[in-house]
Amino acid sequence: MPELPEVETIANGLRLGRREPAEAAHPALPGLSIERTELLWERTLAVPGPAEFATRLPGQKFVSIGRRGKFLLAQLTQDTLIVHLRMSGDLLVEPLEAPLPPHHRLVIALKGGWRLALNDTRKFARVWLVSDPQVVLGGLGPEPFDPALTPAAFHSILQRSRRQIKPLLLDQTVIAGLGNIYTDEALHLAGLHPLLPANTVPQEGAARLLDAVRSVLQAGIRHHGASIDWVYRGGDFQNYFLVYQRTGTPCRTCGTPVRRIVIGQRGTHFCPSCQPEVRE
DNA sequence: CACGAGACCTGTTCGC
DNA sequence: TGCGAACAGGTCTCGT
Repeated sequence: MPELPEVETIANGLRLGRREPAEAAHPALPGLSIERTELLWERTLAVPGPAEFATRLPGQKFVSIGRRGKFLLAQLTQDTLIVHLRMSGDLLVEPLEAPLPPHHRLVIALKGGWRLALNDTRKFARVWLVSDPQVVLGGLGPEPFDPALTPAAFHSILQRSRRQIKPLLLDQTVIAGLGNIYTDEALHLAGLHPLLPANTVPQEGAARLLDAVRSVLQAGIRHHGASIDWVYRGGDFQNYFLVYQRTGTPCRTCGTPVRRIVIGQRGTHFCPSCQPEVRE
């Protein structure tokens, strides 16, 4: 489910709490302390082992909530709790005594009658409890909104690789936070074919692509992320997709039917006319 | 180094 | 109606 804008949306909800709708209202996480934990699917926990996890968390308090790439970071009094939601994960603050819905994988009971729950249908999500977040985040590429990521710097990243531009953008060590939706949308906005070798993208193409990446992510955040299929969380960016999952429907700029191909086992959507295979 | 396939998982939708 | 295949917002690992 979640790419950068969805993780950002979830992080904001945890950080600030929610007042409405009334049945889903919950307090902000910072300030709440942990009573105990219940691990319902062992593999959800990456590090440390279940026994240490269960003894190390109780007594710690949530201090702040952050995000790096697609990782959600919860700073605790002693440690950092890191969550990657992968394909179908979600984090929810719920009343402690509410019946457990299907697919809860980890439940953290909090003081004050609340619990933080990781719900994850496909069981791909992972959780780390570490004293040094760099152990988990160390390999990540730059944050897309980092001002140090200038058009020139981005162009030089592209110059260094002969890989196809789409798989390169999905590589979290190259740039952090992009997934399948926002990559297709950004390449479309920039007018670049997803199969172009990265090092053939000219300076101005790289500048357009960086702009496109940022504006697509901004739009996603503004719309509280995208909600597609049966996984619904309230965002509505799916209504503004230009190419993603619009195979066969007319391109909103030129009317040409949107095409779908497979690149690196990922469905890839683009407009053959706005995103020509060969550069002029 | 770069690429493709397979794993990890469950659930929905599509095609015959 | 039924049933298998394809597909889904991600990433790791292995073989070529």
